[in-house]
Amino acid sequence: MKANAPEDEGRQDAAARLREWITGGRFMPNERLIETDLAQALNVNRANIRMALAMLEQEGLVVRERNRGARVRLVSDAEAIEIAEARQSLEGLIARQAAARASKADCAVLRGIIAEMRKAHTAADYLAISALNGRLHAEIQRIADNATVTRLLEMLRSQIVRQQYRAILLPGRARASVQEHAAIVVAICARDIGAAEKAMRRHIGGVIAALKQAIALKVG
Amino acid sequence: MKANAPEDEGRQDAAARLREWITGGRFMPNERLIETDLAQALNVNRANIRMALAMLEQEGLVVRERNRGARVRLVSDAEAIEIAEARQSLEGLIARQAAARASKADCAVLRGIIAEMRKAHTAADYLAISALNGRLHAEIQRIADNATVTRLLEMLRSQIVRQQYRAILLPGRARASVQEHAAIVVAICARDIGAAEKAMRRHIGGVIAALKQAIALKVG
DNA sequence: AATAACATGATTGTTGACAATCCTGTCGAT
DNA sequence: ATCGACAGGATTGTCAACAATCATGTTATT
Repeated sequence: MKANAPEDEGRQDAAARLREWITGGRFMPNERLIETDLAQALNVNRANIRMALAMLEQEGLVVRERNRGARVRLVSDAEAIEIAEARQSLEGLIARQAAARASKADCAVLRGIIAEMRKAHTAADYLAISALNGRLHAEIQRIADNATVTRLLEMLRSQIVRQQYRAILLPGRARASVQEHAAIVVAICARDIGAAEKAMRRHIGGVIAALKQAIALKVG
Repeated sequence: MKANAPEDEGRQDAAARLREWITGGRFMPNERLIETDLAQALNVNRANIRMALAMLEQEGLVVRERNRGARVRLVSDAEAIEIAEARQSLEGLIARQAAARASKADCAVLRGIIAEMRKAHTAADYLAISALNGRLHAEIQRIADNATVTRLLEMLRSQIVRQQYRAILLPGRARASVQEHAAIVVAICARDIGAAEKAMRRHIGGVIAALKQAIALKVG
């Protein structure tokens, strides 16, 4: 039975933890991922690491070359924009479906997040804003209840977390972001599917513009 | 060196061949995928099969349960529609980008495919229509030159090839499909990005409607 | 000094054996 | 006849050793 002792925390899916390590910035883009090292660090055997790397390659987080092992995938500026555009399209869809399904309780939650966002903004706490950002989108996805699109968005998001950070730090972007999010929530709570999609597309449009600006400025 | 003799054709990516087997209908939905059997059939070792199955799980083609192995994923009717809706969104984006980038040569190719489609339609050759269908979408994706979205669409398509078949066979659907495709090509060749996206969304909308109809009729 | 052949260590790829788990059918008790 | 315990086979999960390949530095030759 191998009782799940405290040292057995390694039983959690290796791929999930490795994904967190990569998106969390523990490895640099293009950094080599040595199988034996990872196996030791994650306390699983090499076969599991190989499977995890294969899965993360499918997700676009990792690049593997035969006999050369795996590296963290470097997503170019152009790709980051491609990804953000795809996200725009899918987030629009999810916002529309959320608007069609949102209950009053759902709306209360969304409004609560917006309120917290405003607070974080006046406090100039950009880290908190970023976190609330994620929470709001996750909540909208939960409301929309569309596993397919949620999965795709999760994939896309994980590929550009790094780039997203640079964008939110541009002057004035945080303020605009809060307003855009507020508009999305208003539309969803009004059950206006057209407005919800439009507001969401406008929001991600803002993200894309900020991203392009950050790229042009060579910020980050 | 293990010279690549003819019997070495098994060196091709096992995941790719297994994917073809699944989308090609060689296995039924929910059918168990036994690792040793697959290893023998594909002439690779079990470790490779395990990696392939992990990858195909990420793609949504396969479901794996711990200690219970892998099965071909059964996508429910509701999921099929979810997937088609996601496709609608992304195909719209790709059509828009194709319209922005299409050269005259590209348009000639697209028009050629439409011509062949019309021929196949008058000949009532539904298999050919379906194939041309795929070629047209692939061509549009090539023109749009967006690797990210192309990859996502490929994932989605592979999950519902089976359902798509039932839809095209509905009375009148083939004719409508040809017309919708023609409209897309016209818009792309006119470099009208708005019209291209709209035409594509309308087309996939038609697919979705047909799919719903097929589901309601319990066809397939 | 520049280059090529070569040796060496590091890393990935492959294989087979074994352990753990699940699934199925049989047997016995009620 | 129904139900549960249990045995046996089938299948998956784990592991370690080995082979193949790559990367790096060294040496010999010009």
